[in-house]
Amino acid sequence: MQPTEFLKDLRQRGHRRTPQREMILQVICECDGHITADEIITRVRKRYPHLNKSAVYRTLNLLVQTGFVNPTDFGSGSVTYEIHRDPHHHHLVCRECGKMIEVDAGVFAPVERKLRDEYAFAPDLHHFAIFGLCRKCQKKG
Amino acid sequence: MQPTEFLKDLRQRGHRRTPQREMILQVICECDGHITADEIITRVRKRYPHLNKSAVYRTLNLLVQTGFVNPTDFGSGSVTYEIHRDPHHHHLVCRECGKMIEVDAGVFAPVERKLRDEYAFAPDLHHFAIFGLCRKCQKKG
DNA sequence: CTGATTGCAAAGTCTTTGCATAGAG
DNA sequence: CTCTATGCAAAGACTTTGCAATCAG
Repeated sequence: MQPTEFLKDLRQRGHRRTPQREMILQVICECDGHITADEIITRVRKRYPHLNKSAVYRTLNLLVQTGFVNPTDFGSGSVTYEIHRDPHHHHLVCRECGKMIEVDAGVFAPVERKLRDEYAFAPDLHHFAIFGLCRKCQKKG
Repeated sequence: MQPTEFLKDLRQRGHRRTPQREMILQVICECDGHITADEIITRVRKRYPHLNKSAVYRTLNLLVQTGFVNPTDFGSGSVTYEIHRDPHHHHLVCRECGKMIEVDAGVFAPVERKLRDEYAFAPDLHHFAIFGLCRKCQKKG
């Protein structure tokens, strides 16, 4: 999905199309992965230097609320955001080298079933990170 | 495991036994679950009013490094801590009412296997939270 | 026009740090 | 006596908020 489409969708929900939102969406789409609020500001400012951080945070909150974007807290101090994608996927984060591996949500299907059946709990399948050691760092240690 | 034992262990590793550490450990042990730095300060101060927050953060970092305590980031803004327990367990957090349900780590055994086999990734089995909707809030919605 | 959105600066929250002092061993 | 740990205050990182000005529709 392209920035333009998101903007159209937003418009239909009663939100306005502003250059700031346009730029922010573009950067999030382009980065094709996780990006922090700070990184968004930096990148947008290369083309549009007057962007204010409040606008970024407010836009991000809007995008999360409308479900266009998923927040993930990797525990690094700042939340990362990414375009909401289907099928869902999760992330393996190496606690040594920081490497990130993407995992298909299918891996969690058995867990999901079990949580639903045994705990009557409907898990959210987005923003999900698992820490551990990647192959290389396991060998090193 | 009791506070006294932790303190003994710490001592053996070259750390000193101070009243602050004693109180902090006691509160963490007593609360029998998750507790934030702030909550620890509040509770300790009821008996020991002069406790400083730096001491709390420093002690928590020490306890995490030595493996006595596990940190969990539920994304609420502040990290929670709990005594390291075996067998490991995880948490289901209801995004509506905040209810927390404890889940045996066994639920994740299939996932763990898969991550190891297919991704050569050794996941950490502690500090792990899954957001979603609990039974009640599912019915409400 | 009118109200949503922005920019700015200030405040808020959680956590860390520098440095002198206290206190455990 | 020595060196770790504390207290305090200040700074740091990230995010939110109040308010007047701006701009989309």
